[in-house]
Amino acid sequence: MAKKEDDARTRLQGAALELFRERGYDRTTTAEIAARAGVTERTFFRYFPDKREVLFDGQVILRTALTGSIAQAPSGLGPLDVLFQAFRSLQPALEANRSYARPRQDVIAATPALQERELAKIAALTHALTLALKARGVSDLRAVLAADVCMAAFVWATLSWLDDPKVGLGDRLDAAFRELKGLLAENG
Amino acid sequence: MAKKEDDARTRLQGAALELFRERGYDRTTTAEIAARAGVTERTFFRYFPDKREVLFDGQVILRTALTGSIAQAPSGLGPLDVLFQAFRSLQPALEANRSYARPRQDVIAATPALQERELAKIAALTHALTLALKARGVSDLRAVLAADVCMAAFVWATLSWLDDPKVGLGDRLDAAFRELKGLLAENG
DNA sequence: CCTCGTTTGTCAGTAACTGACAAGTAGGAG
DNA sequence: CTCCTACTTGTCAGTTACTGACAAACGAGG
Repeated sequence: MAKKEDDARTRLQGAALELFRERGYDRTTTAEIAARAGVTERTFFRYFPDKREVLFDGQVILRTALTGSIAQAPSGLGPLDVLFQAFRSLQPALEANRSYARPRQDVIAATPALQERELAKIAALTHALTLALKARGVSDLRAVLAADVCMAAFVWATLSWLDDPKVGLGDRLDAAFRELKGLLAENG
Repeated sequence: MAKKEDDARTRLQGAALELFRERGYDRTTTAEIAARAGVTERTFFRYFPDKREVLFDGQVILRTALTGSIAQAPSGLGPLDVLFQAFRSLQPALEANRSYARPRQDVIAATPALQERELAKIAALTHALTLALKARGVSDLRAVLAADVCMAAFVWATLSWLDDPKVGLGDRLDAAFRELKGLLAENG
């Protein structure tokens, strides 16, 4: 059983987000997070390798979902469309997660150290996409460029949707990928 | 006069790169860097806000060069071509800098903490490119996508050229941007 | 009840980073 | 040459992120 473990981990994440929202990331110590979660500072570092990591946990799920989608995509599709479809398949999960993702993103936006970590996570995800494309026979350079630009479109869509949900996430994704193809087409 | 200042700063950068190559980033303390540069640890932190930053200094020069190029580009050009031209104008400076950039890149590649910082610097540069494009009347979304994909092409070209200079930087840049434009053609 | 594996607490230590203040050092005004 | 000023550096004390080692609690199973 990993019952207690999951409890403590979840409590730590909740306590961290609360405190970061109340006092800001820099004015919150790991000891305070641990105290609010009812454990000691040492236990915090047993669950998370560093203070930043407490806000970055869903990346593994995202990665497996995306790479799975890519592997299963019909073989006739070009890399851009493969990735677009993979990102669209995330839509329901993201929408269900919005109430957590929104305040979390506010904290990240206010904290350079967390922005750095987020960029690293995005880069790791992009790298996984690149590998998944190469496994489909896409050339190295092309895989890199396709993964990078699609990730940029996805990030833009997600952030603008978190900022203002009046336009749905699906529409944002469509708009971003339409713009992407327009960019490459008109520029010749 | 900022004579002593520049001396100390330069010495610190040199000492840091040396030590990182000898022992690795993690096994090098800021006190050791300072000692090799002939100053105290406190002085290190007067010149650099944190330990990582000692390896990231040329970003301002890069940014001004790129944004300047973009602002001066002929108005008929599309965003991709504007950025391509801007990056090509960096070629001589980059080639002159290779003997420093090469070992530096090795250290970064071996150190996750430095990779994070580099991603943050690249993201900041990309943001500056986005603003420069918007100043030319490019729409927000299109500017974001164009800046991001061109930066990806540039980074790919630079890294692969640092890794193996048998193919020149100019050729790498050409190849990356050619591939970029080919992305859509086959992708439908 | 005992035992074993897992989780947690305790403690001591390292290293990044900061603020406050003192000391040196160069350059210009008199 | 001397004093004054501005800038750079050293010193010191302190906070906080993070780690290793060891002991204690605690729940499951024999």
